[in-house]
Amino acid sequence: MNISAASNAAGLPVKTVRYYADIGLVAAPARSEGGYRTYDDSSVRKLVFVRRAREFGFSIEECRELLDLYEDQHRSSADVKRIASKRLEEIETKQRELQSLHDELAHLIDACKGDDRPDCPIIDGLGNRRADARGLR
Amino acid sequence: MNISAASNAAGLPVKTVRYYADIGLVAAPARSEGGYRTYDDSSVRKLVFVRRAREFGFSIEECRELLDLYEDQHRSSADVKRIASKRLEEIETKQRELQSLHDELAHLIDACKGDDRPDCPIIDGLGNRRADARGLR
DNA sequence: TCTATTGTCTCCAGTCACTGGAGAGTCAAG
DNA sequence: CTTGACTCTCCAGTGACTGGAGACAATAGA
Repeated sequence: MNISAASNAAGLPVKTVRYYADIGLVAAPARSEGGYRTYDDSSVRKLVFVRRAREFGFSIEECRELLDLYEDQHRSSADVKRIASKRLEEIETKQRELQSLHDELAHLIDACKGDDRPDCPIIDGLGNRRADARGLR
Repeated sequence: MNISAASNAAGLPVKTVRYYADIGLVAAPARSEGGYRTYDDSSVRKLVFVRRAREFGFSIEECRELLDLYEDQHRSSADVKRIASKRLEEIETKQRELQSLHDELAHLIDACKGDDRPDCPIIDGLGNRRADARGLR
């Protein structure tokens, strides 16, 4: 399987597959005579695994860790659960942040007439609040 | 006001304030004899405005646009509302994505015993799904 | 007045996870 | 034999900072 076939099967851009090989996340198992990367089903499964994990927001380093566990026949599910639970907490934090942003912005938009006059509650609302809504990045 | 005072007042790191000056987003209105950036209340208000807008997820370029409107006495609130509404839609999309991630991951974690055995529904769940949950980045 | 500390300056490099593009080589079809 | 699609490597750029080096400025205490 050449790289574009693997890329198709995994649902990832060719560039990304090559990148994952470069950083040693999912290596191509072999090269053809002409120097083309050659993939097999097992490496495609790993690519799919990484794609899914990335979609869940796991970082490349976390993917590496999960991939080790994925390949380790003697892994304990506790290790995986620990990583996944941490990620779930991050998701929940992000959800709360997003909710308060949503509410506040929706409120400002709602208060804005959207006409041609210079008076604008959104601008005022962005400029005037106190500086305690931190810890967002 | 030196840069650290402005940084404090605005709730932004010094490095970031300097960065915003470098990219011409919020310039320091003057320099002292010794070459120190000197800020006044008006520029601090702009820094606060940018911090708030960034917290809402507006990009630097959007901040630039909003800041122009913020400074423009003849702006129409329609312009601002357009930008803000676009951003609100993005937030809502992100919320929906996050919700489905949350549900799916929570489901996997729930199904995982978290013991010392190698059987793990999270690993299986990450590896096995179809490739149609795209468009997340 | 000297010194030590703290603040600030510029400039360069690194982060993360890719993405785009140049220029060259490989492969299969017609 | 040529064309076009595919692939290779390498380099640079993205966004929004962040960290650090080395040098200069300002201030407080002895």
